[in-house]
Amino acid sequence: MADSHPPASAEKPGATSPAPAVTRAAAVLDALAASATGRLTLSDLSREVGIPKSSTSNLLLALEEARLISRQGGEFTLGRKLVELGAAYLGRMDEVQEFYRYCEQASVLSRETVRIAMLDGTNVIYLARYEGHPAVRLTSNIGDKMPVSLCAVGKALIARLNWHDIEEMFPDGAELPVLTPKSLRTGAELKAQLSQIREQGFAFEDEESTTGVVCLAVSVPTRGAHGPSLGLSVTALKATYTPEQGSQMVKELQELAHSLGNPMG
Amino acid sequence: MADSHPPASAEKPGATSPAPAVTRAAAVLDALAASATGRLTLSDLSREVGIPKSSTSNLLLALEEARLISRQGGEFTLGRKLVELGAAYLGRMDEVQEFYRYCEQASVLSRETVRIAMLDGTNVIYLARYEGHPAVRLTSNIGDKMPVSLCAVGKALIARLNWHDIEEMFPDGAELPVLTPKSLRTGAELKAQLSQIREQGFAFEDEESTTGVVCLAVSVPTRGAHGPSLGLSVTALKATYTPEQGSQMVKELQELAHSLGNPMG
DNA sequence: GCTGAGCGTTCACTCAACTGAACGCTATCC
DNA sequence: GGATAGCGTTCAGTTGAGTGAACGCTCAGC
Repeated sequence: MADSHPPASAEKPGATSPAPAVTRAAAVLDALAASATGRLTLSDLSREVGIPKSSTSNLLLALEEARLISRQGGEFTLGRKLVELGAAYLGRMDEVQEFYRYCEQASVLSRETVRIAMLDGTNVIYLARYEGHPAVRLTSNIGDKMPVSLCAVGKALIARLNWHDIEEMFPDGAELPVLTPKSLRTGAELKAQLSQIREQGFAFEDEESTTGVVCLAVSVPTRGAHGPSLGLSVTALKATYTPEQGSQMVKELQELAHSLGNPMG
Repeated sequence: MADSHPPASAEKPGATSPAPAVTRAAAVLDALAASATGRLTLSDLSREVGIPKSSTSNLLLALEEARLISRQGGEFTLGRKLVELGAAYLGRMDEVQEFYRYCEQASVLSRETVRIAMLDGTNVIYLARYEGHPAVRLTSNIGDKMPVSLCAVGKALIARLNWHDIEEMFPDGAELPVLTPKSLRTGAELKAQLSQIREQGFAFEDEESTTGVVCLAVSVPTRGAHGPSLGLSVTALKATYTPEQGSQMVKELQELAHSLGNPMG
């Protein structure tokens, strides 16, 4: 956990929510998701979220009734309803369906491993994966989170942000998480790549998350006002990767990104 | 809940929740998940869930702040936070990781499509899928729900319940959902299979959910006191399926189920 | 241009949800 | 064995969240 946030102070001190119980319930869910074991007692949660035990107890009863959490003995865990809701979110995204359809019929991408991801703070979350290339079996799964600095799609996504936000997220000296010897180490190294990514219109990852694997990624132009920032990536083995192949992949990724961003086109 | 559900009367009339705002917020999420388009306006939600617009507005503001929903113009959709929470729920289950590891190295299963699911009322929810057999591309995805009567894993899971609960869920005359000509039609038909499933230790599905496809499934012995009921299934094409292959698959499924149920073994 | 239906928002009143101190209970410790 | 610390639950007072009527707004229809 590189992020310095004090464990789970999910409640804004000054701001007052129009439905505090809901805000606090969400904080409880966050605390459970963030905890190491995924199991917390009432007292743990009360302490973590910063609300009285009696109130926490009421929240937990309501959350349990809604199956958003589950009680096992004296411990609470996230509830299975969350799987349903998360799946409903994914299943409903037109983008995901369009993504599959395009990959199936693309000339180069149809034989590769392609993923669609969204930006979430300093991480990306993988939403769906098309596997046209069964030989490459990757560890990442739907719903997985990955620091933006470690993957092409992350770099492609933050390259679209304004510099002020980027500076705030990644000060020059910021230490980045490392997975391979080629992983970027500092905020400065990361930012050095962004202007190039902006110019050429795609991001490249050279064994920065997995040795032997390279990635290409583009961002999807935001559709509508507040849609999530989506990105597309394709993964290839470095051993067989060629620049010619790469430029064709980028071309198809950009075509897909364009059609995702402009549903009418 | 033999739900002939009136759209989304998520609020119990008599019962009073210890934190109504949370219960109602959960009902809002359900309504969004259940809606056809996944996009509802404030008025839609107010009508659907049965609470005043002003209160709904407050709930939506709080939910939006927590990123559990997202507002796009005048319409609301489920929020990306749900993907994270759902993934946190899944990621925390040791079972899923162990499931993948085992499938990778199994002699028969490693070449098939294997899934792990959990019981949720009269449905099963698919938690993870291993695809060792890329030729068989199925429509079901992680998080999908399926009535228990229509799949092998559903039958395997309810076979473990006590008769009283089963009778309550599936009275003899109960009409079951139908997907193919071979789908089971009534509670009586379903229950007739259960004792056999208990005796032989696995469940079989013969084109009951998809024509041309057969499934084998076993249930995982419940680990600990209140863990969710997990089941495993393997899917095969009827055209190429042989009983010899089937018995080997069952053997491996049972082995996996046993190791999932007894983490020390 | 006028009307009406439907949308989301605002606001003062009121009832019920939140609080925190006290309780009973179960380990754990010396 | 008695004392302590920590757990979750209970309960009455009070504050703050929920209510619904009224508002301003947009869009369709005639």
